[in-house]
Amino acid sequence: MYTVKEAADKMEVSEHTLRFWAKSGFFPFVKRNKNNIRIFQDSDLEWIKIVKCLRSVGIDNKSIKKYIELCIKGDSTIKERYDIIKSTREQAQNQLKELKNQLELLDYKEKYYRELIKNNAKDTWNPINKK
Amino acid sequence: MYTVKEAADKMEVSEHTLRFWAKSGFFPFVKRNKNNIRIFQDSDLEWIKIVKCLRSVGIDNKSIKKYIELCIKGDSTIKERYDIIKSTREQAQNQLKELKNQLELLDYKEKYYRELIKNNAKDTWNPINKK
DNA sequence: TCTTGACTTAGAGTAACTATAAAGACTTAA
DNA sequence: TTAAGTCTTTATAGTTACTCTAAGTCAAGA
Repeated sequence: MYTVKEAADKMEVSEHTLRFWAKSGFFPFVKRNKNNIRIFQDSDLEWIKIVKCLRSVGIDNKSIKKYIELCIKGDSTIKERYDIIKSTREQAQNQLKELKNQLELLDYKEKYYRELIKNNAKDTWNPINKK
Repeated sequence: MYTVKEAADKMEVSEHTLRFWAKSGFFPFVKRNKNNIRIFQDSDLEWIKIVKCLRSVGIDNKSIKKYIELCIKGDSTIKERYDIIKSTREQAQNQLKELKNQLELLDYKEKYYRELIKNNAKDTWNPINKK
């Protein structure tokens, strides 16, 4: 049983973001107490985890909303949900590949700068110096 | 020698984004011809590559601008640039780790749905069904 | 010459936060 | 018991980084 703030802390999202997600209709199953306060349960935290996951791989909020609506609709939508997760997973794998490429470039640049410093050399790589 | 459109196509960013970046001061070294048309050279494409890289690991535009200004300032800023690249690289490594975690969750969910479909079973994982 | 098409800029629109502000309920110290 | 403080709520404004639209310039082809 967690308030928005507690759930936000536990799941490592900002309170603002969690409220924003709530307003966006991502947690229609979260109950409120007599004072209108949202009370997240452990099973709700699992759902926050999924939303975090989908957002982190670039799924937009409209699509996340759609996915949660499929969940609510029940077991008849399992195939459709499977397809969404499958393509999301493929998308995430591409991102992983891309991120590895970018990391290589950063590795290269870091080594390059380190050598420059070590040898007290000029930066011939700088586009400014190329002219 | 490329126009904005050609450079955008070659570097796989949108023309809009490239113009936006140009307006943001990311390419102060790009020359224009007599008709005021931006002409990117091969060395400029390298720079687009760096900007793409920094953006893709979440560096904000203000910081990218700052980095490019350090480049323009010349060799006296090499140490500072090294520090930026180093911390960016560390940041990217954390993202890689995080992305791998998220990919695991997606793997798990995909398998879960696949089993559900195979066995024609009920979705007990769905937060809706948990109540 | 006319018009087509690629370029330019300014500025509006959008997504997803992110921050602020105002209102209401509970807690506790004076 | 009342005032202060802390929590929550909502609505709404602001921010970032695009993304798109519109209006203008200019050179080359029909």
